[in-house]
Amino acid sequence: MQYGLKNNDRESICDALRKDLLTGKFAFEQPIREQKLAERFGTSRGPVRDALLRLTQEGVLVYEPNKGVRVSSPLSDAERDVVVAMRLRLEKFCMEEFIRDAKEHHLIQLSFLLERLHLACNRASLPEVAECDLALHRYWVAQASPHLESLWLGLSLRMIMKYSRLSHYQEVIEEHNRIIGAVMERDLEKALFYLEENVI
Amino acid sequence: MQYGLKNNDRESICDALRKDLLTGKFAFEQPIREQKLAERFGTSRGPVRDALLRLTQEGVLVYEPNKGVRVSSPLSDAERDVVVAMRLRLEKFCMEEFIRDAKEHHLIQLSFLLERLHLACNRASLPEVAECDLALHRYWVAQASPHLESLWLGLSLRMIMKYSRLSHYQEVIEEHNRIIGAVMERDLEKALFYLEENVI
DNA sequence: GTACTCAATATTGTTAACAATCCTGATTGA
DNA sequence: TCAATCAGGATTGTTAACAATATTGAGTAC
Repeated sequence: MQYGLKNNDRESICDALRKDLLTGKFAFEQPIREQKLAERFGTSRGPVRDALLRLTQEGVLVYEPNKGVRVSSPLSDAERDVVVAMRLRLEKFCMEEFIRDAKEHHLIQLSFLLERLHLACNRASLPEVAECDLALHRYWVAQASPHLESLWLGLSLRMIMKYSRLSHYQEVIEEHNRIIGAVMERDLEKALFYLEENVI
Repeated sequence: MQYGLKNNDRESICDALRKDLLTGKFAFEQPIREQKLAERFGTSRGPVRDALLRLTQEGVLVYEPNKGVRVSSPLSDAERDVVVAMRLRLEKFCMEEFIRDAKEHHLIQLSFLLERLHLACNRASLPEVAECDLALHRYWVAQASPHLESLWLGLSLRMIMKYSRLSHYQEVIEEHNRIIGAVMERDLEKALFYLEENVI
């Protein structure tokens, strides 16, 4: 993940940094230096700046003119409650669309993503679990409404950075089994119920 | 607004473009060329790229690798409903915090912003009304929670781009008079009620 | 006429050098 | 001692040139 980027570096850098931030590789409030990252990724500062700007807009970094970016401070409990409610509102809408319109190959893709989550949980690898969890939810959001996908991403990142229930791997697996099970049966009511249980 | 940018061009460019997009100066799906904007603002493509990247993350532009950005298509009615609900959830929370913690000078600033909205409405200038309307709402959001401000901005832009009730200037004035009036009396319940009436 | 090729052009992606700004720590004067 | 000043180094902001990719349109074979 460190070298060999050719074109569109900013995308890869952005993804790599997002993963680092999600898994707590940087401290809150820690300033991020462009030059260091450029060296780490073997590019110039340009693509790094692009990635940082994007993560700023996603809310995990804070930008101050002429001073660069730093890791944003955690949300207060009240702020987090608001973000959770918003994410739930968004994801319920997408779930509804998804269940209505999903074709066979979408469901297959879903079970593939669920399988990946299982593997990550069995390996007890927090970064992987976080990534697979997000990828799963992201799938039905992206399918239902590309418009709302980036909005969803910002909400989810902020939620997870605040604190994470993801270390209870067995629960994670069961909750998602139930959600996907309901989706497979196209049982909207059940799916929404289990979703609400999961997004907290 | 065209020339004379010195440092931190990207901020100014971003603001100018956002205003243009808000007031419908570009068609939906229209591709945006970096070079043209660079010439218009008298800078190089660097800061322009920064601004475009940011507006992409805010949701008003869509990016495709190696193809640049274009104006995003309008939300569906259902998507808009979701966005409205999310914005309302966010803004109600901020209003609550604001009314609880606002000092005298915050209230003064608020009446100043309201005054500006009045003037814009009297001049019947849609771009100005849109800007003043957003600035007013943004003020209590930013005061209550800097964390949520950029999230709020994305939601609001998408809402307004879909369609706008702002052309009924008399209503706009009255709705905001009622909201600010309630805030001045620190009557939370009334403020939330009028807010709900306004954010639709 | 249609589909394919390929060169010419337009556009985006990256880089390294330079400019502007901020930060730090030594110096100075009271 | 303490505050103010100011060089210098560190860091971000901007630029113009170059590289990679996408698009266009003329030419060609069938």
